[in-house]
Amino acid sequence: MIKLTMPDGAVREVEAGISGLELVKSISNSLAKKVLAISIDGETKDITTILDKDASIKFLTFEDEEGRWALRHTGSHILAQAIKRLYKSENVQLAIGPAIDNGFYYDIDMEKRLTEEDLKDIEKEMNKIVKENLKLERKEVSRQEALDMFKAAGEGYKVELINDLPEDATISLYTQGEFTDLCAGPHVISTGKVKAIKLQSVAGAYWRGDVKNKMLQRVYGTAFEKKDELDAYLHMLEEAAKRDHRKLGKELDLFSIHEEGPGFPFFHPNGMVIRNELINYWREVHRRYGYQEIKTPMILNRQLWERSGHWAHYKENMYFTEIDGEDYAVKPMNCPGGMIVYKTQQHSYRDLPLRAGELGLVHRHELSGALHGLFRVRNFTQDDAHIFMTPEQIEGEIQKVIDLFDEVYSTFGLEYHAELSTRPEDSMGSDEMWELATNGLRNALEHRGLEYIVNEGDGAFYGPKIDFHLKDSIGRTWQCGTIQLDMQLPEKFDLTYVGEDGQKHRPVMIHRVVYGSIERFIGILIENYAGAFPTWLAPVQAKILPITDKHMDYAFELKKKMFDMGYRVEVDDRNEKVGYKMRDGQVKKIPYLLVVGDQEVADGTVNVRCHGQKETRTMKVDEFIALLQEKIATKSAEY
RNA sequence: GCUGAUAUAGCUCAGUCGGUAGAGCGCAUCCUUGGUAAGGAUGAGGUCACCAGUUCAAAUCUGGUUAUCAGCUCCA
Repeated sequence: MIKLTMPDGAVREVEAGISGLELVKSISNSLAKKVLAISIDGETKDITTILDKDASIKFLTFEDEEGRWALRHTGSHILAQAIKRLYKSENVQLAIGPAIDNGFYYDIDMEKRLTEEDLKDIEKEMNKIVKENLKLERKEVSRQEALDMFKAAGEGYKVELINDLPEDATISLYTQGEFTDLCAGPHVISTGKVKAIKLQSVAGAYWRGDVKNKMLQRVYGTAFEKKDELDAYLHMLEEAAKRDHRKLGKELDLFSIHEEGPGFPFFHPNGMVIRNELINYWREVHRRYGYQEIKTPMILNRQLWERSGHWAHYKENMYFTEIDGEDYAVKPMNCPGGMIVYKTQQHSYRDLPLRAGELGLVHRHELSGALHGLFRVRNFTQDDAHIFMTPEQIEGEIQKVIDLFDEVYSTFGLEYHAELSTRPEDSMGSDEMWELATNGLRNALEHRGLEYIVNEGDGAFYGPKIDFHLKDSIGRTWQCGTIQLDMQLPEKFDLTYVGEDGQKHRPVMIHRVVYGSIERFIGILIENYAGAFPTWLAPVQAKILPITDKHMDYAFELKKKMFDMGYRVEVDDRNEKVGYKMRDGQVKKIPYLLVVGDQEVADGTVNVRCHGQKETRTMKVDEFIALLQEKIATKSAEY
């Protein structure tokens, strides 16, 4: 007999050798139907796994992330099987086919180029395979057996995968009907479980993510247990697409990007309002946190970039020009300029930490295929700052920076996650320096109890970094804030401060940005608010809708009063009915629409309708102004 | 940069078999003065992304270029 501990703490004694499936059936038939996989001592396994020792177990259904992954992983095998069936003569070779967040993909190498049309055929075949309700059988084999089998089948990628598995790895195969794949699992019990499938797109993907390798065809899809769950998910995606900042940016007339300058966004008056409010807020916060502000030039000469290391490590991304026969570069980063400012004075330890902020417009040559609305552009304004300090101040200073980030992100109601990136291949400096700097960042994160993931080798060439990622409307994450510890530049530029001992010492430096890029941050905000900005950011805060010409004078008088007080207010004086103006105001997502007619003129009031709400309220003009003032002052997300 | 797709009026899109372009919204003018999501009429607007080629004839077919979209790579 073995003891199995359930998630609620209950212990069941059962015969050793029972399978997970038998166990769940003995507990509840209805649960047995829902279970997709089983967690044994925290490891996700097939539900058919034999239980032969004491363990804590949990049955995983579609509600559980691991359950969903098992189902979708089986989905990817069904995809591969369908392609094998349909395109026998196309030399199909399979690469990898994992489950991912919200779906799965399979990378395939074949002669035929798949089109959107083909996806429909593949989907049909997949649905057939689901109907066939094929059992997935797991089999463990020796390395040699696996190699022989996939070599015979002409599956070169699988052979490569097997060869790269560690010595002691268990090699397992999953077979469903005529199709067998190399796979660690786990999978659901049969193809019949994968009831609702949708193939979404085909795209290229390099084998093993390396540009030097062959580009394979990647088919993306998703799978659900039930058709209505799939439909709900697809509907959610459609809704999310409506929040796309590129679409809203056009509709709300915030910005535009043109063929004349790919990746170089144009900001329109409405977009500039948001931008300027963000900058005002930024200055206010940074003043409180003890920052000064500087501005350094956009173009600086070659010697500077050679000294900073950019010439050697960042040239690919830089733009160049020539002035009076000398090489110059357009700045891709603000730091070297900051170094020069630091060196204009002698510094005492009493000055440290010295926090110098800069809203610097940087230019970077990004690959054409990487450009994406405001999220990835070729010129952007970094809300940069360089903090110079003593080594002892590192940790405390990083804490302060994280506090600042937290304050800023919560002002916008944004959720973020942190990533720690370590030393990349192409980098400067000694191992010891990297070790020290990386530990400094790690300690600050841990001390603060911030959850983070580690990206090995993803740091900047001059130092490790903590990145703060924010989500867009469809869940893709974008790096916004970053804190980078730099022990290189102070060395390269021979920065010093005079210590208590009267001797010269080398300061340590942090580069950090909160918004990251103002452009990207605006994109995130557009999607976060679905274009309906809080009053303090809204390009037009209130619009007055006179009912007829008779009310025009009152409307303009009111507008002048509010305009003079600094509010962004407009009058819709078009010859249209209120219903029309109301609709227009709602579509443009203006926080407050003020209807004025005979009643309001007589009483000195406005009839207020807030964005997205049906009810209206009549209030005295001053009362409304007070409301507006309050919402702006508190940066309220509500109207 | 790579793989695939796309590019028609300010916006969103239609355009069959190759025969010199159409709708709705928006805009302008006029009528209408109307109380909370679209009142009516009239009108202006396009070198069909760009450059070649095939053809009697190209928005339509072919090639190239540019940009955009999805993803890979890269990154704030």
